[in-house]
Amino acid sequence: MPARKRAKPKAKTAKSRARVRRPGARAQAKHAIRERIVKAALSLFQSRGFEATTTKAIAQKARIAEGTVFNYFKTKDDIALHFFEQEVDHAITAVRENPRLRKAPLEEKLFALVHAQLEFLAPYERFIGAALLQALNPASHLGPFSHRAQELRHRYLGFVEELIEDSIPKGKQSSLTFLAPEIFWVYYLGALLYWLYDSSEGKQNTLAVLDRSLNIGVSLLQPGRR
Amino acid sequence: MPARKRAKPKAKTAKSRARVRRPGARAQAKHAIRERIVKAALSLFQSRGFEATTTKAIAQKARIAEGTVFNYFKTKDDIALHFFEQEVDHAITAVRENPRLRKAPLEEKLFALVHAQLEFLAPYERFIGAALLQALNPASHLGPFSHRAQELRHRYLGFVEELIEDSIPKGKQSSLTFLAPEIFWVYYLGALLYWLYDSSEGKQNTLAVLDRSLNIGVSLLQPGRR
DNA sequence: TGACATTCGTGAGTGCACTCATATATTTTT
DNA sequence: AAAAATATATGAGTGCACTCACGAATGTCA
Repeated sequence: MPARKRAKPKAKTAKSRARVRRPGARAQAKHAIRERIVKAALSLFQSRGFEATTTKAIAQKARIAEGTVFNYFKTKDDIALHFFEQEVDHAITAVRENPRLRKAPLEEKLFALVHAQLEFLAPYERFIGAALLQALNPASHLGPFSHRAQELRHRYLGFVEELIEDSIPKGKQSSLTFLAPEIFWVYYLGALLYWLYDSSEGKQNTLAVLDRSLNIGVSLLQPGRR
Repeated sequence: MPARKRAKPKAKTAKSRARVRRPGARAQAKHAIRERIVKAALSLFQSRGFEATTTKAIAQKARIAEGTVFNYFKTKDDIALHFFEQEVDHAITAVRENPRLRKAPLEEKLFALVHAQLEFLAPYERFIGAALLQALNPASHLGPFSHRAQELRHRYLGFVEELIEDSIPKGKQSSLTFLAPEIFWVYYLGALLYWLYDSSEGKQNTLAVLDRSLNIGVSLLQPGRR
């Protein structure tokens, strides 16, 4: 097997700028570049869709070299995952900090959670379908981005568990309660699919189905009530 | 944009065999090649996993040119989808033709259905995770294989609906019944994930969870019973 | 049986995500 | 302030899934 040949990149300019000292420039530039990538990617994903957007195009739009993208995100999927992290964080915060929900019943909290998620994703609907399930799918232990995805999922499950424990006294839990967050994760993915395909005005159908199914689901967690 | 250049493939041999007449050879060869591809792919998927298997390797193992693979399957995913078609058909047939299930309650039929599916997939566990959710995901309207995937899903949903109608009298159905097959599809995907991660002896945990959750699910479809 | 039509198998070509050796910019040390 | 150490931007290179112009093998019709 022949040794790998790799041409040396040609020097930038004959006279590079005389040494410039800009203290703290590193951290600043890093942040700025990351933002440029995210912004460029988002805009392209929205206008062309996820698949049709090339990493080269993202780099061009962000005015950096193609390879630089991969210094900030391990894979193209990883860029998409970034939005879902924001999405989950946003929704968790929205539910936590809404005083009206403080004493609301569980199903209402869960409804608000999913609602906040869908609301956040609405502007990106165009590319969600293609990217999301791929990125969040717990079965892809392949691919280097999975660690972040697992972590995100874990954060989400933790929050759901918290909500359940707040609302249902230990004694009154059904034997299925320990599974509930996992089930809710799958449920959320299902809801997302439903939402993506929902062509009703303002996605009313999705909201209606969520409302009803959550009521039923929650009643399962409290065998006595009903 | 410059015109595309494409070298002409070199002639096979100077003297090709004098015209050979083998009637029906076409259809025969076609079938044989398809089988060779499927067999080669399956074997490689099992030993190396889905992602790590290249289409070139499949072609080599099947003793055909790389391009030929794509005369038979539109994409690499499409090859995987072939197994899931078999899987679904196998499971539906198994449930239909089992006389013991004829008069069994709905939850038992559904359990048998999922059980048959998981049993069929067991030998391929190694590569299921990577391929399945991608291939079956109803949101991938991208990609040319989606039509077949939709069809498969449709066949499956139709069968589930049939089972429900057999078991629950029209009058006694709950308002959720019409959604049940869709929900069951998502449920099945969830079960698959659970199964993939289930390290208990003989996947006992999965079977136990299936059993319990189906009982609960079915009771939801008949508001009176419980 | 020979001429024409049709159906594929073929493999170089293409575009893409992603890698990596190198150059250059910043920080740390002296 | 120069030198050494470190971080990171760069873009040609790589391997991969997938395409397509071509021609050989088969089918059809006289």
